[in-house]
Amino acid sequence: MGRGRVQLKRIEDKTSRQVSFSKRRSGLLKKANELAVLCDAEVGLIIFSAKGKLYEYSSPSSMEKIIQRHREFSDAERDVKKGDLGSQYQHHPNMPHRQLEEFARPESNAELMEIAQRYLNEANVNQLNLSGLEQLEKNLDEALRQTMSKKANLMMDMLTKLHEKVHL
Amino acid sequence: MGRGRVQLKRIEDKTSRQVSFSKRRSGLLKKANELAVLCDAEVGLIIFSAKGKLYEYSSPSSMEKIIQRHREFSDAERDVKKGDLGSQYQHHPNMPHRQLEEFARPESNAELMEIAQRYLNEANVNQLNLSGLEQLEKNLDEALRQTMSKKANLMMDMLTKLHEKVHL
DNA sequence: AACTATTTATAAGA
DNA sequence: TTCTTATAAATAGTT
Repeated sequence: MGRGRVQLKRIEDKTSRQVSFSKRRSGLLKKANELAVLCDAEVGLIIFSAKGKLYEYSSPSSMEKIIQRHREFSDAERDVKKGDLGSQYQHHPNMPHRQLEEFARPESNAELMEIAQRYLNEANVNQLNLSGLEQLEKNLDEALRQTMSKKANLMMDMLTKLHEKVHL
Repeated sequence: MGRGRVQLKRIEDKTSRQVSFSKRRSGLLKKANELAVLCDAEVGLIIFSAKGKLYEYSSPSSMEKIIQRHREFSDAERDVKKGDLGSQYQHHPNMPHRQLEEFARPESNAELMEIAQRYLNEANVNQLNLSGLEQLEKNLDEALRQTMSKKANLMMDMLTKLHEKVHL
């Protein structure tokens, strides 16, 4: 949306980054409001700038309520261990896989995908070769298939339960 | 951003409203991610559809941490009116900001996929809900598309170089 | 902070 | 619903 395409990686130039932050922040806040109003959704948006300034939007029900509702919703997924993930991921070029297992786990798929995203970004920078990309593609494809299959199973379970309920 | 101007009020037609919700939701999530990555910001976005389904995005530091950080702000400024676009508060000076750089990078896609695999395994154990799986599926799909696109670009480059070589 | 060339998002339509 | 297309909106680079 501008004069050049934008790579999904941190903008290196400090001034550009700040200007972009300001523009995109207001765009995001505006769109959060539009989604809430137009589509009758409950939306909470929290933004901290790199310098630690807070910007936020929340639909009329208030941020407190949205956070509360979010907490209730994710209780089921909450039992994955929390912790200081960041500092535990000390990496070493030749770290064997076995060692990796001992480290903290991503607590959400958002976090997982953040890692995947970062890897892809680096693939650009590091001139990843063709066979590396092909392996990545294969792995992602398999992960995708497994996810879809799990989703199908889960939906089937839900359907079964619903059916039982209806035919009590 | 479409064929007609849009009034900032609830879309009355149910079908249009749902379609709009779906499109705008994914647009908003995408832009939240872009803001976080491009501008090195910490972003948390929570969306509840009118039907109560949860969608969320959070930058790598995790939703929990963002909410907690937000709470620290609200505690200090409890009586500032919430909910208006663009409202901003000054950050407390001694609150450190977690830099993206603190998160280590997986060195190879094999390691990345091990993490993904572990996440999928845990999804079984922890009864990940449907929308979580759907989010994961979508994310993997996008990562896959990007990978395939990068591969295509790379192959094209190789072809070009080969062609130049042959026609020296 | 304004401007504008472009890209991106998306409302309608198929 | 998914894909296409016309158009509105956002925004990157510029002044």
